[in-house]
Amino acid sequence: MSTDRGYHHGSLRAAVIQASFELLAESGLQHFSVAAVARRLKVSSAAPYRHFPDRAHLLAAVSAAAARDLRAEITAAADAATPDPAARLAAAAGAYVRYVVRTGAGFPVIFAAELYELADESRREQTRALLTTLLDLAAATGTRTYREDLLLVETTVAVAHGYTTLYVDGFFARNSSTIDDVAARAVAATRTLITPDRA
Amino acid sequence: MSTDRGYHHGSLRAAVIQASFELLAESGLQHFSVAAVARRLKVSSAAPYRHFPDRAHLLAAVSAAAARDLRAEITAAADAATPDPAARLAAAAGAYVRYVVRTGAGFPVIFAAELYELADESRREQTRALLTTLLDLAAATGTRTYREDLLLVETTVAVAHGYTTLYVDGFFARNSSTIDDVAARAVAATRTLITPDRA
DNA sequence: GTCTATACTACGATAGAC
DNA sequence: GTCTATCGTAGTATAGAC
Repeated sequence: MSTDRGYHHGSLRAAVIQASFELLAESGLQHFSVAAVARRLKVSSAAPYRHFPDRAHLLAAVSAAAARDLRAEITAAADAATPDPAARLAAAAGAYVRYVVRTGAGFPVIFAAELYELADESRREQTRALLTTLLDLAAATGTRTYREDLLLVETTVAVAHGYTTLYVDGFFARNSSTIDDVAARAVAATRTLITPDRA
Repeated sequence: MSTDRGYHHGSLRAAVIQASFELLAESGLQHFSVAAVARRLKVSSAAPYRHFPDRAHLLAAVSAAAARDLRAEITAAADAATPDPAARLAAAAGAYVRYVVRTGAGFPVIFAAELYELADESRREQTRALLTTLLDLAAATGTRTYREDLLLVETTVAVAHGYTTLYVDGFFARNSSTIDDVAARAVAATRTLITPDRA
């Protein structure tokens, strides 16, 4: 029965996406709901439906934004690393851990199976660009075929996402592991996997 | 309005746990519900509450069973591997992938944060035994401290769970990757991470 | 030990007022 | 562009009959 409604300053659409990220970071995709987003913004539960036809389209917009932002952070991390291609790909793993722990929007959100049939063009572009960036980083390490690139990307993402999941689920809680610790371990593991002899 | 009820042959309790595993394997923890379990068993939605006081206690029982079974499969896989300690730990990663893809009951279910406050003694025993088994496998590879054991276990689980998640979420779908392919890649990656120079 | 029936809560989504 | 109000559905859990 809170009476402080009246949220109509311009773009509710952007605010809805922002609030969706916050809820994902706090409670994960499992507890995400359009109603909770509306509550957080102190608008009615009907308001978001003016900007997104349904829940799936909202999540598709979140997916597109997450793919764009994650790609930007991966690129920045790679560029901040040494010119060594293996270090650049490993830096991407670290960026993944940091981004997903912070936002809750990892591959399970970005590539959620329920979004496959949606034909959202913006999302399609952003996810494609994200994968291309990762494949390029992998290819630079000296792989010879597209299949090798793909396997290396999958390994990198598996390690990064595995560490992220363990951290988010509290498996690291008893140790005083910070996000930076976990990210560093993901980077080190990825680095070892790319060129084992130079670990 | 299905009328073929009348499920009272002995242990509904065991059947509820079994059906819970099936639902987890099919739809994950996100879509798990006591009501769906009851529907699957063709009993009323109230029936499971005769055996479990609430949803959390049911999930705790599932967690305990999963920890027990996963530990058994990890032990079997390690014993089937070569005597080399690194190969034994790597085999555990493969067993994790296979078990969790098949049952849907991985670390996020076994160590779900919502079960922490429950004080289920059986679950406590089984999860502890599972961790002990993993730590023993890690210690046998030549680590020197408990902290090193722990870090190695975390790396192993991170890799195994990362591959599992990508597989379950359909990220490997376009390639014709079977469960055995994915498990083999998790084993290889873990093997590399334990002793990089012998990859 | 399982049933029917029900109370309560929450979510997705829509209709129509302003 | 947001509101109030509402419908339909589904889930958790309980009460009381059998």
